[in-house]
Parts: sequence; structure tokens; C-alpha cells
Amino acid sequence: MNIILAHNEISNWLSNRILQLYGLDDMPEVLEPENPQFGDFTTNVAFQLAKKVHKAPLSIAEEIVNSDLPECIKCADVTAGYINFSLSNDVISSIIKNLLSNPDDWRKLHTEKAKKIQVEFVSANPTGPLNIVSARAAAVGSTMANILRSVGHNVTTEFLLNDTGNQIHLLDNSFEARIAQIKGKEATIPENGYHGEYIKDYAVEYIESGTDVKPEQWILNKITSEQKQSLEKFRTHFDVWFSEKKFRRSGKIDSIIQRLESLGTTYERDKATWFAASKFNSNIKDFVLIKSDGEWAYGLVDIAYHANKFEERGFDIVYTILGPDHYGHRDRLEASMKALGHDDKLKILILQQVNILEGSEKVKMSKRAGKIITMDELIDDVGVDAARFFFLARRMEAHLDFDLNLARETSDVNPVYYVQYAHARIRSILKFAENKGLKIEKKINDIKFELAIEPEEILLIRKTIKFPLVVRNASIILGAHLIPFFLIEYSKLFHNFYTKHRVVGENRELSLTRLGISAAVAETIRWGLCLCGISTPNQM
RNA sequence: GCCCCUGUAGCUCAGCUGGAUAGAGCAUCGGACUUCUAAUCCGAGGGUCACAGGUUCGAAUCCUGUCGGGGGUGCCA
Repeated sequence: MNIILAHNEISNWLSNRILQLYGLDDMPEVLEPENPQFGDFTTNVAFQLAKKVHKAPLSIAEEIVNSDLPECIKCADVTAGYINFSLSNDVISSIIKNLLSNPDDWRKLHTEKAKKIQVEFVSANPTGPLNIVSARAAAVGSTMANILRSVGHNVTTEFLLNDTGNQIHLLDNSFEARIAQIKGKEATIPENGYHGEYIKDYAVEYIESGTDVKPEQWILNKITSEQKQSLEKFRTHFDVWFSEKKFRRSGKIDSIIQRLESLGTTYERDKATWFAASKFNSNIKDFVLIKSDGEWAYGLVDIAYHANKFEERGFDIVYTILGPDHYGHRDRLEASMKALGHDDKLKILILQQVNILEGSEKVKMSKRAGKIITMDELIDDVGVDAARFFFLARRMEAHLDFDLNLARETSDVNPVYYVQYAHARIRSILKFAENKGLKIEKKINDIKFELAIEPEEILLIRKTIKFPLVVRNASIILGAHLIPFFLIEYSKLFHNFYTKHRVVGENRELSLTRLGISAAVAETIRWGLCLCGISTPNQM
């Protein structure tokens, strides 16, 4: 038994009752009440039916409950029209024992029908070190991928390497100008080229290495491999680095343009080829696929790239995380996927930007001007754990003001330490108990959860068994932030429990029960932090 | 102009596919270590959920409008 099954059982039971009593084919919502006094699950279905069946909510609720309850339920109370369900003790106890004896299985939810999903994120231009904006994307994208895997999907992470085009030319020109300057030759960096110091450092390194690799190739390799390193250090792994350059040579782009033409979605104007995007979404304007000089526009390449994800690589769903400056691009891409028959398979998520503040002044970041806060600096200053938690503990749509000074100062009070501390505390208790001859792993079957009668114990147990619901919900609403917020609240419950009740005490049976609860909490925190790519130290 | 995001405690933010008394962290003030980790806990103060209408048994949540903040609206990528 697990909580997801129990939840489904209640939902199904309710729909059956509604069908039996009123002949209505509804799928009622079964929610968790905020206040624990209202049980483990609650439904407001009586209110919703009141109008349809012309009865008072209270009597509807009573009618529904007046029958055999689902097996997992101890009791169903009707209060003010709500129906509140409480799980039976056996179910609760078996869920926790299951968790303790097979933590790895417990982490595999398999709640959804497995789909082949791609998450594309960061995809920064390889023109310099990754900045703090990419760090937010990295934290969110990698955590989303972890969450989707947890519920049973087959997930691939991808970084689109923009290794060709204007920005790359500018980078190359800037790099070669720096090399020439260092060699004492007259050279100027293009006005809108890359002026950052790092280009100078790379130029020195290039010259000193005496390599015969062309500067253009060398700088690209250099920057890409440094980006990879930074990302790995930030616990963000990409399964695929997809080269735009290679893709452009594959011939797929020509075939996409032909298909769009044969679908009648394109037209010629001013010597350019346009896509009639407004046909698919009246809010957007048509845009250019092939420029008047015969070059492919970025929009076209990206259409072909996304079509490739579905057609060549067979993804059922693709999540592409973009910054708000690509907002205009979202509707265009989605319209084009519709044209190609991939309705609703592509979901573009806009991750709001990070504003950098220095005191109260907003700092404009620009790679070209060389003003950036790099991901490496962030890692050095505040650490991976604190940085990831900081980025994850807000939803995607939230604009984020990042004051680096404040972040440094508050890294001590970042809630991540609060959560990690709860875990470390428990490890320490378990060790203490083990030294006294109470090794919880060997006594799981002896635990008597009915001994847990203190409110703090009951709250912890309730919250523990429900974490899978949080993970599932996060996977559905694509809200990675649900995990950190759960962990903060959850850790608070534990710290509170810890100060009020002694875990390892005189009474061996009670100690065992409390150790069982504590071990389950530690396991849950470990899972949650692991989803977030955050470490779980055993001592702090 | 049009489109997207956003406005909740002094600060940073949860809560938004409508539900029971609006939450957390930080900051402020007052308490708690002889005992498994005080990186902790307990308590207090702090709110016109931007504003105005509407829908509903019920609105921070949905709809309309107004105002404020951010972004987009390229034959750049």
C-alpha cells in the first residue's frame, strides 16, 4: 500500500457513491485539508452537488458516507458539509514500514503512464562563462527532470549548443583581435563584440599552448568544456549536447521548409519566405523563415530542431525552459508545432529572469560588455546547496531579485541548512541508538506505530506518508518549488518534535517507535533534497 | 497600442485548476541548553491579499476594468 493508491481508492469510492446515489458521473476532488483536525483527506463534493441534486450539502454528505467505507479508511466524518477521511492505522503503519525496509522502491512512484520526455534548459550561447541566470535555469531544469523521473517517466536532459551564427562570429572576431593585440599587432574588437577580460585570458592561454587548432574552434571548445564543468559542479547533468552546426548540415531544415510550404503555411513577401503564424494564433505576427539573402532565420532552425525532437527522436513531450526575453518566441514555436501536427506535445516554460542588485542598484548583465556574475563565482560565494535551494524555493513565474551581498550574508540563514540540520540530527540520533543496541533497520517489524500518540508524532507521520503526493503534484504542475517548501515545513515539524520528546529513552518500545518515525523522516528529507540536487550531510 | 509575467507581514517569498481561522523564512522583542547536535525550540507584535466592480453557498485564488513593476512585440539569436 502507498499513499497514491489510498488516494485513488478514495476517489474511486466517491465517484461510485455519487453514481449510485444520484446517477452522476463526476470525478470528485480529494484534497488534503490544511488543518490536521479534518483528517487525512477531504472532499467538498457535497457542495458541488447541492445545486444539481437540489439538496443541502450536509444531507448529501451524510448520504454519501452512509455505506461501507473504502478499506484504507478508518472513519469518514461529516463537518459542515465537508467529508473528512482518516486513514486506518494499519495503512499508515504499513506505508511507513514499507518506506523503511525499501527506501529505494519507495522513491519510485510509477504513478503516471511512462512517457518519453525531454527537458531542454540553459542552452546558453557558448560565448563566455555561464552566469547566474543560467544557474537558475540549471537548478530548475535539473530538478524538474529529477521529479519527472521519480514519477516514472523516461527523461532526457538536453543542452542546445548554439555553435554557429552571428554571436559565434563575433566571439571569434573578438578572440582573434585579442590574440593579435597580445602579439603586438594593431587590432580592434568589434563594437558589439565580446569585451570581457576572460577573452584576453583565453587569448594568452591559446598563444602559450602553441596549439595548431584554429582559434575559432579552440575558443568554442574551451568555453563549452568550461560550461560543462560549471554545470556538473552545480550538479546539473545533460544527457545530450545537441550541436546546431551539425544539425544545420543534416538536411532536415530543407525538408521542414518544404513541408511547411506544402501545408500551405508559408508565403513570399519582399523576397523572403514567411510563416503564416497568425493563422494558428491570432495574437502573433507572421515571421520570416528564409531571409531575403537566402539565409535561414533563427525561427526556422528552431522549428526544425523542435520537430526533430518529435519526429526523429520520438519524444512524447518536450519541455523547453526559456528566459522571458524569448517569450515572443514561445508562441511562434508552439504555432509551428501545431502546423506540423505536434499539438500539445511541446510545452515552453518561461522561467522569469534574475535581476542582479548591488545594494539597491540594478546591474545590467551583459556578456558582450563583460559584466556578469558567473555561475562559478556564485558557487564559490554561497555554495551549490545554498544556491540551488535559493533558486528552487520560488516558482518559475516569480521575478527574482538577487542581491549578491545579501546572498553571501544570508547564506548562513538559508533554509537549506535548516533542512540539512534536521537530517544530520536524525543520523546522529540513529547512531546514538545503535550504540545502545537499537539498530532500527533490524527492528522494523517490531515497531508499534500505535504507540505514537503525541500530536508532534502524529503530524510527522501524516506528513511523511504524504510526501509522494507532493512529488506527484510537482510533476503535474511542473512546480519544483513545492519540494523545498515542503522540506522547510517538514523539518520544522521534526525540530519541534525533537525538542519536546526524547527519542531514545527508558521505554524500549516507545524508543523504537520514535526511532522509526525519525528514520522515516530522514529518508524523506534525503529523497527531497536529492530531487533538488542538494547534499544530505550526516553531520553538521 | 497589443501580448506575457507580476503586486500577499518591515524584507524575501509560499498559498492561485475557488473551500474550513491568510502562512513560512529573515528582521524585531521576550523566554528555553546538566539530558539523543542550541545551525534548534517556544512565545509576542506585525495584513485593506495593489485598487474597484462582478460570478458564487463560499474569492488571495476565477472574470472585467484601473494603477504600479518586469519582459516581449527584428529579414538578431
